[in-house]
Formats: sequence, C-alpha cells, structure tokens
Amino acid sequence: METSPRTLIQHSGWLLDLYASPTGGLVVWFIGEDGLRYRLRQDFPVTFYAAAPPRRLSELAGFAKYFGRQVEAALSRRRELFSGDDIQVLAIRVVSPAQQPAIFHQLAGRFPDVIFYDADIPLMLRYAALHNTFPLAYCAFRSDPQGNLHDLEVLDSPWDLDPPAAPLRVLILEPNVNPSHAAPEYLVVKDKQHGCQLDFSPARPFLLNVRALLQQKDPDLLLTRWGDTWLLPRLLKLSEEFDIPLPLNRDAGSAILYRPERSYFAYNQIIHRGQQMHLSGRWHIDAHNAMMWGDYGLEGVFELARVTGLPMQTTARVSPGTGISAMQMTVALRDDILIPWHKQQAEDLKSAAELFSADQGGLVYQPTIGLHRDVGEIDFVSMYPSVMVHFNISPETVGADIPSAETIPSLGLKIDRQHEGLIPRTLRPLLEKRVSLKRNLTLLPVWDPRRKRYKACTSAHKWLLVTCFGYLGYKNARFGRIEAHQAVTAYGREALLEAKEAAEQLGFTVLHMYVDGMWVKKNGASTSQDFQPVLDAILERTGLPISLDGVYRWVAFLPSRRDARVAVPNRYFGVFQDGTLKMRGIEARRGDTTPFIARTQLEMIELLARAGDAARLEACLPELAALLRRRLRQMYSLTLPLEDFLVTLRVSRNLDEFRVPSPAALATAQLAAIGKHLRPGQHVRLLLTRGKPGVHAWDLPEMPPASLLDLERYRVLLLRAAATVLQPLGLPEDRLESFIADQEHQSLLPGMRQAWVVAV
DNA sequence: TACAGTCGGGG
DNA sequence: GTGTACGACTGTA
Repeated sequence: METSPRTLIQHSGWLLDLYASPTGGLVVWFIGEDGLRYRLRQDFPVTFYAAAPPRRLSELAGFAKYFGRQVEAALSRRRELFSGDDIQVLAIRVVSPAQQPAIFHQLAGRFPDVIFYDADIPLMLRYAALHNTFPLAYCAFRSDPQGNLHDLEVLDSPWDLDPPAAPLRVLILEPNVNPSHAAPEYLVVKDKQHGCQLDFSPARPFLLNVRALLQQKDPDLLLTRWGDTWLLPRLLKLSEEFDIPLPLNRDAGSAILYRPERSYFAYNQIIHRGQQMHLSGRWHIDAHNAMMWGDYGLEGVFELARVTGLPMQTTARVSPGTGISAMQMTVALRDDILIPWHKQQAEDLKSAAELFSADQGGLVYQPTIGLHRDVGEIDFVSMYPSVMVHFNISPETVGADIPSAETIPSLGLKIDRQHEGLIPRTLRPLLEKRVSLKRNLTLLPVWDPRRKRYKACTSAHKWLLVTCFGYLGYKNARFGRIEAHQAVTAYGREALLEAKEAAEQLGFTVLHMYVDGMWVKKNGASTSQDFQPVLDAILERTGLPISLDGVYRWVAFLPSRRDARVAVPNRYFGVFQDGTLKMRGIEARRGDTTPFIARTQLEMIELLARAGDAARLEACLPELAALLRRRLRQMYSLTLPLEDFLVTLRVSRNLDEFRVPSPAALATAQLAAIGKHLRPGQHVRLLLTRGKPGVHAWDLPEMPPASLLDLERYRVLLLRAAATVLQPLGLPEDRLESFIADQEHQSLLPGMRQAWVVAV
C-alpha cells in the first residue's frame, strides 16, 4: 500500500515484542517515548531453503504450487557453512509468517530426503537479522494512520554498556505463600508506587479488583511468583467460572500461549521446567520458573534478551544454551549462511590412536595434599571462549584444507587461522563487552548505581560463554562439530602447560592445575605483586587473558576419603589475604547438606580464617572442639528448629524407575501416596528418621515428632563435615571422637604437631 | 564387593 | 527451544 510520506507519523521508543499475526504479517509492539504503547502491523514474508538433487527440487517446487499465491518457490544459490561452498537451493517464500511453520512441516513430511535450511528460525531473530533489532532496542520508527509500521531504525546496540532505559511499567503479583506447600490466602500486588493485598476469596470481588488493576496500570511486565504454574491458570479458571473476562493479554485478539511442563536432561542433570504462560503485547515472567533467576535476576534477563535477540518471555525461561544458539543463528543470517534445520554432520573417521589423544577434556592434575601458604591462584579468564576467539575455532575452520592452515597441537588436525569463523564472530563482541563491564566494575565507586546492573550483566554473559563450549561438542547442535570441541580442549591443555612452564621458570612450584586455573607457590610470596611476573609471562606465552584470582593466606587440598594417600582434584578450602573464603567440593558447598551441618562447617572455616596467619591455625583447635561440642549439644537437646535438619535432594527419575530405595525415592513415594506427584528435576525435602523407612518427606501433612529424628545419622554427617576441616590440621577422622570428648585436648597435640610440620 | 544414585563444575 | 562428562563418594544389596 502506497502512503504519502506526509501522512506518516514519526515516533521513538523501545521494541517490546513481535509475533506473527494470524491474519497475516507481523504484530510489532513498542513502548513509545511519549508514554503510549504502539501495536503496529508489518508485512513480513519468510523464506526458507531446500537442498536436494535438481530433479527432486523441481518436484518440491511443483508441490509448493498447491499452496497458491501464499508460497513462491525459486532456485537460488546460498552458502553452506561446513563446506564453505555456494550450493543450489530452492528458496521457498511464504507471504504470511504465521503460515510458515505448518507449510514447512508439510513439505518436510512429504520430502523426508530433502535437507531444509532456515526452516525453524524464531521470528524475532529473522527480524533482528533484517533490522538490527533486539528486545528493548531503542528505535526511531514511522507508522501510518492505519497502524502499519513503515520505517524502523535502531538507535542503540546490544553492545552498549549503558543503553537508554525503557520506562517499563511493572506490576508484581505474588501469592502470599508457595501454592505447592499451602493454599494462598491473598495476592500481594505491588508497582513502583503502591502495594496492596487482595483476598482470593470471595472470588467475584477478587476478579473485579484484578481486572481493574490490569486496566488501570496497563503493565508492560507482569512479574509473578508461581504465575506460570499456579496464579495465571487459576485466574483464567476463575475468570471463566464467573464470566468476568480479564485483560491479561494487551493484544485482545491473541490467545494466551500455554506450554506444558517438562523434564529434560541438560548440564548433566535432570531439570524440571513448570508449565508456561506467555502473554502477547506484554510480558509475563514467573521468577520461580525462570532459569538462573537467583543468579542474575530481572536485569540479567533483560541483558540476555538484548544480546541473544530472543523474545523476553522466552529468554526468561530457557537455558543459556538456547541463547548462544540464537546468537549464532543471527550471525549466520546476517552473513547469508544457511542454517541447518536438523544437524546431520557426521564425525570424521579417526584411527584408534587419534581417538585416544583427541578424547581428552580439560587438563586436571592431582594437587599436593595438605595445608599450604604463599599460594596464588591464577585463572585464565573465560578460557574456552577466549581460546575459540584467539585460535579461531569454529566448525568450518577446524579441518580446513587450505595451504595456510596451522596444525592443532596433539590433534593432528588443521585449522584456518586467516578467516574469522562463525563462532569467534559470535563470541568476540560478547567477550569484549564482558571485559569492559568488568573493568568498569573495578573502577566505579561502590555507591555507583550502575554496579548492580553491570554485575547482573556479567553474570548473565558468563552462562552464555560457558554453554557455548558445550554446544560445540554436541553432535546435533546446529553449528556443533566434535573436532572443534576437541580443538578447544587441546589448545586449553596446551595453554595450561605453557602456564606451568612459565611459573616454574620463575621459581614457583605448581601445586595444582584444574582445566583453566592453577595454584602456584613460592616461599614469601604474599602479595599480588609477587605473582605479577607469572601473569605477565603467561600472557606473553599464550596470548590468552589471565588473572590472579587471589593470594591465599593458606589453602588446604584434601585427600580422597576412601584413600588418604590419593588427592582429589576439586576438594579444597582456603582463605585469601583479604579474608574471603574459597571452598570447592566440600560439604558446605553442596546443596544436599543439611543446613545446620553446612553452617557448622562454614563456622569452623570462618574461625580458622580469623586466626590470621597459617602458623596460628593450631591455636584454634580448642575453640573448634568447643564449637563442635556446642553443636552436638544443640542437636541432641533439639533446640534447633526442625528445618535445620532438612535434607534437599533432586528427584532424578520417575518413581517407577528407581531401582534402589534411596532417600529421595522413599520421600518421593511418600508424597505420591498423598497425591503430590514430583516430576524428575524437582526437589524433595526430607528428614532422616529412626527405624523404617528412615526418611520423612517434609511436605507431608503431618510433621514427625522431633523425637523421631535419627540423631545418630545426623551426628555422623556432622562429624564427617568437621573432619573435612580438621583433616588438614593433622587430625585424622578416626581420632575425631576422642578430640571432641577430650576436654584436655592438649594431649592430642604432639601427634598433630608432627603432621602440621610436614604439611606447612 | 558391586553398583545404583547423587553431587559438583563453569564464575 | 535441551543439547546426555566424569569421577568421588555413599549406601544398599
């Protein structure tokens, strides 16, 4: 439709959301700088591609004619990433984006031998590739009086550190209690200015109040707790029952998008995602159904949406792996690279010897067991992503057969270092932004309001960077390739070995190395300046960014519990010069440790941290014994609240799949018996009780009497945690009992003194 | 003794 | 719309 430029209206504002309109084209929402919310329409044909022998492509084109004017098919040439070649494809253009998924699935079902590209790209990413948009992008745009969007210019970038902030209207809705534990009585409602409580019953006035709130406040974001799993389904049900429509969607013509709950395996564990309720024209985010909410919060979700380009409501609920995949797709779209629908790349055949050397992961050493002083911890910064960018590792650069290719150490594979690959192109701006944010964080004063947002951003970036490496190795990832994955770990191991050599040349002893970090020691080294030469030498040798995590007052590397002569790579605790603690792998770090036991272990380490120098740790032993006796007394006298005895476990499988009556299985069965069915990936809380079955699930209607607690088992667990801390001080676990019992603990000291001298 | 079940780790 | 390692450790059979 031709519209004279004079009738176009100029606006500025922030991109809120976009989606396919069932009546054709896109619906694009903006938050106007003038305070208005704009729902605009735009034509947006979508093209995907098919690759097959020419004959087959013409059959496909013939079939596509049945869709009429809705679909156009034409031969074209496009670049395929893995080969780097332009291949012949059939470009299939669908006029209405809402129709595209159904048309594609019909074609894919009919032509299973054909390879499809660009077939399942989220609309938001297609739009991003065309207009440089992202959620919350600050834009200038023009519309006509009929509500059609004409021009769109994005005025900021996802890589800006301080983008113009959108004046978002946020409405917070929270039931007063967790609905899976008890029936909520009222809804807590808050916005920037006000707060109130609405009783759930009687239902009619409640519904009328919610409706009035939504109309008055017209929020851009409904921020709830348990909104996906309880509140919104409940509101919808009541609304239907009482025939009072609720304007939950801002777009009255759209239905609320519902996604069912599911359990899936990711990051080496079962994860549970509750059902989801997505709104149109405004966002709904359920803080209890959002990924990593505790890590980076709303600011982190905003940042993730900005850099990944995924819609806000999706970003809040998906794992960062999806985010990094989205970023790769956007780069590919912008660079006219075909995006495979299903990845079908096979691994190159390798000899047994090659497999052996290639299959290693990160470099892991056995630490020198015991207590150490004068130790610095040196880490490569975002090692794997840095390696990918620095060595140009990408599915299409690894194995490249060009004369200028370099050989990857210990892999025997070639790599193209000349032409920057897809993965490095994706990661480079992210790494650079992260570095800028971290530098600003060290420069800004503590009261600076930007700090909080910067921290959330770096925390969100961290997860994107971490998962990028995993994605490279997954054989069905769109842009994954196992050789690229192996190249990353090969360069990583090489860098760590270089770092070790550099440290040793400067007279340091390497106590331990773990994937991207190492612990080095030199008598008398106690400040960061003492370690600076090592950092400089490593940067010089490897070209990879490196930082000093800290200088320890002392650090203890723990032996295996099964064999005290064997070191384990990731069980240690220590105190930095500034007094902060670092712990890995010990009870206090684990989510399945009973709260009061974790607390006690932490208190013991804090007590040691206050002792100052490593030489004064010994003097803490009487105090540690007293602390343990105090905790045992509290435990046996049951002066601790019952919550302190709770054990939290992740339900790893469906109830009928357990082969061993583990505590998690027993507690899950107890809950199932009263109709509370837990799905894999959800957490179960339980108490350890005497006799059979030995556990009592926390969410059962009746609490067990405190006398039923199996205090002997708790005692064993407590002493085990205590032994972890005391072991490096020279107290073996079998002497722990006498250590606690013995009021005159001094009698134990000679033997311990001996162990002490050996270690320090 | 074997092995099923569970955790951490990245920062 | 996720991307299934690997080793330590514990408790059960």
